[in-house]
Amino acid sequence: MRHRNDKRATIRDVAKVAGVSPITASRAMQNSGKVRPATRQKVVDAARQLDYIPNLAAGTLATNASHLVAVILPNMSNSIFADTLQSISDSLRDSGYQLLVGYSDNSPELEESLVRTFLSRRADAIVLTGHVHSDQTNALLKSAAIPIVEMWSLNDEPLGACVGISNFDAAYSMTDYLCGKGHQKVGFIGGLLKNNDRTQSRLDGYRAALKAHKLQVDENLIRDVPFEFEDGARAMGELLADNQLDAVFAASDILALGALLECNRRNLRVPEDIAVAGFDDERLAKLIKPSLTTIGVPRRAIGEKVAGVVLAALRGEAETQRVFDMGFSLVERDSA
Amino acid sequence: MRHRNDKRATIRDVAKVAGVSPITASRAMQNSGKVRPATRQKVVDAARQLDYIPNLAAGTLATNASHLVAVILPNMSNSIFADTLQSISDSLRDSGYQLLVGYSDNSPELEESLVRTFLSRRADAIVLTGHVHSDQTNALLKSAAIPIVEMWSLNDEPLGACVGISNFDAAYSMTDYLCGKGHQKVGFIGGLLKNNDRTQSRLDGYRAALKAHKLQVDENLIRDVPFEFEDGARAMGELLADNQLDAVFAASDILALGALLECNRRNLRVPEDIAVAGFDDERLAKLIKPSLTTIGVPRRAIGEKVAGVVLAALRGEAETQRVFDMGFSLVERDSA
DNA sequence: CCTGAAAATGATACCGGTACCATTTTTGCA
DNA sequence: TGCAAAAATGGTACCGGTATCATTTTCAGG
Repeated sequence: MRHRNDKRATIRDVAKVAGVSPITASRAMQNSGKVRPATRQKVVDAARQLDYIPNLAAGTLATNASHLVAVILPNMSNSIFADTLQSISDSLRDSGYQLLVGYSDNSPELEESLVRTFLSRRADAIVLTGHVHSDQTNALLKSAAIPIVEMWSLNDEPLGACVGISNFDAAYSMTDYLCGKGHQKVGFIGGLLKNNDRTQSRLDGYRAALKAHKLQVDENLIRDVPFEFEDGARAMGELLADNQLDAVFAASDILALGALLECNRRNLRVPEDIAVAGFDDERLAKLIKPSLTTIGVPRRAIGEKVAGVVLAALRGEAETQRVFDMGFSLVERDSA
Repeated sequence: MRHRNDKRATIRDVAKVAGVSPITASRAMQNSGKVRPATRQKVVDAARQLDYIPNLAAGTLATNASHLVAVILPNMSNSIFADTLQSISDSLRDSGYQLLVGYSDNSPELEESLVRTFLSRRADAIVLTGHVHSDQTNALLKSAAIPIVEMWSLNDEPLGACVGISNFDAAYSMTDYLCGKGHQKVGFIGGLLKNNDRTQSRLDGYRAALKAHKLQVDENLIRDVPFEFEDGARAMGELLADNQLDAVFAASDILALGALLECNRRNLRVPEDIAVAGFDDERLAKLIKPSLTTIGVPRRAIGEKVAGVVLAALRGEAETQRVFDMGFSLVERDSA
């Protein structure tokens, strides 16, 4: 119907064709139930005939509601976050919300600039990963007067709500488990400790568990590397070269898989020569040989809960709870 | 400065504080160079003092430019797309564009609904994966009068521009390589053939190469499964159970890695007992043991080119070329 | 058939930016 | 120093929806 160089049809055009006022056309399009079915049909037909596409910028401006939920993740490559994101997205779609996703690359500055643009776009809610933010970011979020959810780590004083697991407890459990198996020299491979409260808490849990077992914390056994397979492999290589060790706990399966493959390459027997444990329960963890002992994290449940909290807040429901501990499980497999 | 329950400051508030007109304040904020530095400074100070956050919905409505580039990917979990997405994002950020990402889950219906919302949000350009779309989607895109880029596969008749590789040629090369090594019974594991032109072209390339080697195409050796490690492993298990075969070519490293791990689990020697080849050159491909022979795809280059094409089009530059073949490489490693 | 309340529809204005064009100020140069 | 051109600034209107409140229509019940 419309031709290439026509301007887009507006709600006024639709109204004219349908023979109603613009505001009635608007109500009909939103299916608000305030319009007689016959009228609605006329409007819908007119809209179809004109290839009408509503302009959400105008709608956002008028209603002060963008139907956008902004999500900030540390990176694109970790499939853990992808799963959570997917489940947030699935849970919000039916309510008419769309995700606006940004990646902070673990940089507080980048995170701040993302928050700024999300506020500019008038996101209806903002979901962040972790609770380490710049002061400016905290100030922006506090004055924003929209629902804020921090996910993946727990925090007694969240900006808004907070949905995650106790990274400390999980790491403590795993380290405790390794020590319980008789390992005395347990290494730790962490990812990007700076600005990453998840890894930081996991390291703390590791330290605490060693102490509980009256074992010395040897700083030489602790590695802080980027978050890729290669880095896990390299860190494992270094640990093996420089130290005698029984076991390694990696704060992410990506690193653990890299470490495991490095052991394979060196023909080390896992877990006989060295035990390897991970964190996240990535899909590959149970397929690799030997299968990887790791921490299972309810990543889809986290996403669903985040979406639930956001929706409740957007509906204006009074909050009953601000901190949601989604729990973890120790998944015992063959590698440790 | 601003208090919790105040309304957001608008450009008029800023203008008032700065002692200029709203339009001057607007120009100052955009740093358009049309404002005297002293004036600009007054406005910037006022904005800071008021915690001014521009409303991009209003800006979009006024200028008919959202500074959003929409990207549709098949799924969130394939890190290949994540790399391309990252490089599109990096390349566009400096020009002030933000990505709006959607996942079609290989469903043309979902893709269509994504396109609809993206048009509603007045995305300045739309990037899609592949060239199989619903008729409605094609019509929507054609009448949208914004730059459209299809990526990852090549297409003589793209909607707008198209940046990718020849999936047919790449699969042909790999199959040819396998046959050249003397393999006679080569299986194929593909992901979601329906609605996925990449996998479909790869299958075509595989068939053509077999024919060129005067080998029978055995439909029993062709598996169409979802795109996860587990599915690759299961498909490999089935192929091994039902057939005698020398080699397997998987249309994605995810599937190939699953297949390889299944071989490991069965203590089959790769490549002696069976050769395995993949497609994509995922990060794990060179770490796994044996390392995976695969097709290297310039995924970052694809993203950069996509961004370049989009930017050129948005700047109104005349197109010199519509189809960009970014090439591939056959990465020979240990598994085949 | 009439009446009053409820339902449906409409007129107007507004959301918060910026385009367009008019006006004022500054600047370069004779 | 004066003047034309360029630069800076401002007034008004508009982008395309919808909130608000007023008005008209519908409908149940007497």
